[in-house]
Amino acid sequence: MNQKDRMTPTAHFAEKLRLAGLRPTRQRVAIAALLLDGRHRHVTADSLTEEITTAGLHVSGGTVYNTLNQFTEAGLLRRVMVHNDYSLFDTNTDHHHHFYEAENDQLVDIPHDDVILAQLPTAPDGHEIKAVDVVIHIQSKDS
Amino acid sequence: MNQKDRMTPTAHFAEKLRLAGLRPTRQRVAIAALLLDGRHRHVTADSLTEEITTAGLHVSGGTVYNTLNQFTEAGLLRRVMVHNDYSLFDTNTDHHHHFYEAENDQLVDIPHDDVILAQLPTAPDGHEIKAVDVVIHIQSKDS
DNA sequence: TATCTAGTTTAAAATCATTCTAAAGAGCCT
DNA sequence: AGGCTCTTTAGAATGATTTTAAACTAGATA
Repeated sequence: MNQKDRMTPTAHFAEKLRLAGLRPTRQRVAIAALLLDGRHRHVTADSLTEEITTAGLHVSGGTVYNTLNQFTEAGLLRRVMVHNDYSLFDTNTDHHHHFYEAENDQLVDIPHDDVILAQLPTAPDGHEIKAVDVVIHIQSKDS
Repeated sequence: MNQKDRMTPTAHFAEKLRLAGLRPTRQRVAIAALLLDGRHRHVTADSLTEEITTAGLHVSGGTVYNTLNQFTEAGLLRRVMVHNDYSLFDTNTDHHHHFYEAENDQLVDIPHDDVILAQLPTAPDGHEIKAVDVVIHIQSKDS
């Protein structure tokens, strides 16, 4: 049984934040507890705020946005680009891609090995590849 | 020498719009002349407005947005998703992908055959694949 | 434990791309 | 030319996100 197993949930997430270079404030720990528990899902600033409220907590709008950005910057979340209406964040930071159905604004993960990119192009001179995002747009067959 | 070659530029773009199901208004023809002349580039509502002004014309802001959306809807342009700050449109509607350098908000086309996607996943039940977008995020090596 | 300071949070205002509105204008069919 | 519908227009409205300046707190230090 290692240290981590003995920690309270709060201490566990505080530690996770520290490791990511973020001071574990009450608000950040609360959000980490909601988003970084291993469940893979997609959230928006709005849906997260709802979750926070449901949990009986309160975090100001500005902080929700800041935290989402900081977590993303720290690699704890991943921003998914599918439209310009509002930002979407993925709690799964592993390398994987997405199906996106615009009709219902539905985003679905594609398992890592379901898309194989062969022969990636070389980045322009002086540059290196940081990430490869693949979004497969789908629509229901009868529309 | 076919009909198209005899047409005035205006008539040529008007025809193109009609074929796309869009009534060739003065504004739409002017924008088509700027965007649909075969040059491959990326524009924003803002940069397009600038071009229009430079050409000595005027089109209201709302119409610039409407036209960009209608052209995209009609398949004359393609919307590229790389960030949430503002919309980007590609005058190249052929199947191809992009390099994106966030640092300078720089978007660069990748030739069609430079990325090969093997073993595409099958779309979820009742759905079909409409488009596959690949964005390769890059950064300068010394940052 | 009291104190300090830089980093955070807050509510509210500000920003900014985009869309909407209602009225004026323009294709295009007859 | 007349008329009907689709467009354009300027300006207002929207809505997500960022900024502001003041109040607060984590964590280091004494």
